[in-house]
Amino acid sequence: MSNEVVWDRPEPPIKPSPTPLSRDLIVNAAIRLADEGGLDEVSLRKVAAALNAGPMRLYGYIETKDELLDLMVDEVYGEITPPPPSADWRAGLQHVAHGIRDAAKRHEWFIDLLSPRPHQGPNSLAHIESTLATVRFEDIDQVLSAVGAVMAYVYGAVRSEITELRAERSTGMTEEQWQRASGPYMERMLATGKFPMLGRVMHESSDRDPAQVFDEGLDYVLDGIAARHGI
Amino acid sequence: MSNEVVWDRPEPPIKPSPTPLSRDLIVNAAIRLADEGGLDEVSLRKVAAALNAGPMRLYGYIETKDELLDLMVDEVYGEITPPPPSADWRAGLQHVAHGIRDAAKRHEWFIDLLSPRPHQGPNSLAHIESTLATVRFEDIDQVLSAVGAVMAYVYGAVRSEITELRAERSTGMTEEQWQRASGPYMERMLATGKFPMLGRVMHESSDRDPAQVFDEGLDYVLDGIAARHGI
DNA sequence: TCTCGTTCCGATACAGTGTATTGAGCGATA
DNA sequence: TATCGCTCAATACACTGTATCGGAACGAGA
Repeated sequence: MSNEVVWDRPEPPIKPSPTPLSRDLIVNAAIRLADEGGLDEVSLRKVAAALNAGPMRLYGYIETKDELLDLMVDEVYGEITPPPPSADWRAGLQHVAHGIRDAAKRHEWFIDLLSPRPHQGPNSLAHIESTLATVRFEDIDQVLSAVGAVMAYVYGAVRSEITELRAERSTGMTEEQWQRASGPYMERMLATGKFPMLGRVMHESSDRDPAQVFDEGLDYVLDGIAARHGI
Repeated sequence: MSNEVVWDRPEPPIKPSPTPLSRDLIVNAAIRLADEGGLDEVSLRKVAAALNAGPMRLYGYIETKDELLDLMVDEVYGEITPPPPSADWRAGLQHVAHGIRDAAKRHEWFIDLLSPRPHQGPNSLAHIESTLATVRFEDIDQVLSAVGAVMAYVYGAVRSEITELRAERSTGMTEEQWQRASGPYMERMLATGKFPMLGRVMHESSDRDPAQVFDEGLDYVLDGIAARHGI
């Protein structure tokens, strides 16, 4: 009888389910890791492990880690809905601004990746296109100038919001906590009397809704644009 | 004779001139490295090597690498001259904006380090203080709002300027070069006809002086502030 | 059915990073 | 002179991105 069971036959290497991979799977895995644990959690080894694959496997779909980061950015741009064609330039730019801010809140790492290189992915280009298209000034230079200024403000504002949010989270949580953590140092600084305005800000200013602050700053920019280029 | 020359005495480990170190020396060395070769060139090993020291030596003066980066940022803030007390709020904020832009041009890595954490070093605090002090609105919330918006714009604008500058440098140099490098891809994209506005921008827009563009955007913001808070 | 060629996957390797640990040397004090 | 304490550097560890390469898997041809 040749078909006897051989109990101690070495298991075939167990094929750990060689999941078929794809750029999208890789990018989404990376995004999930980044959402949960921050950008530090995105290493090729960890991304690969999340997909039951060895690190080198990724290089079949991706040239370099930077490319993966670019793809992540482009994916997020794809999540941002373009302004409706019916919107006038002001509403359109507000829509775009909120889209970016919301995306950055969903993916806190997003704003960190906007800096390095310009984004040339399809979604990024579509985003820029729709942003430009929502401003129907006749002079293209005016369009560029307006969009550029709004985008600059948005990036900066989102950046500072995320930074503040991280600082809060890292020192514990509430204002109370912060007072206790980095408080002593600041108290000493303020006590020197060399920073009266900072003192006023910390004691007298009302802490307002961040969304409102964001919109107020955005209104400054939009008002300025409207004033310069007749309505 | 006991004081004979012993030729083959093993050299004392040569004490490679154990230069006395200091935070300032370390920070300045790091800044020089970053200025020359970018932030990647700032590793504890390389900074230490630049000072004829072993890597671990630095930990006598610095708690962690992040602290070194914070110190670098604060040092650059120290280079920025505060606005003269005589300046009105508009001139004052313009002064600050230009100060940051100029510093970021001198130290291209500066803008990359502004994001991570809030800056609490003495120079950073002094910078914020003088910025706030130049805006003499009666309502502290209005001061905060105005300064916040201007700073957001400045950060965003500088960021995009630096990014663009790096892109140019990495692909070779001129518009010509760029056309040849990343051009084919863009050409294909534009040829799809899905990005008419991008096409117009690339072909019709006049490339203006970056400084002028920066100031124009800044004027938008300042105009908007002036309009909302009576002049 | 057996062998060959190709194609893909993963193990291994390398140079680099930040930092913890450890030990050696030296100057000051008892 | 003996010992303590401090300073500095060597070593080590875990981790990164990526090049190289051996071997397994698989389809084609004999």
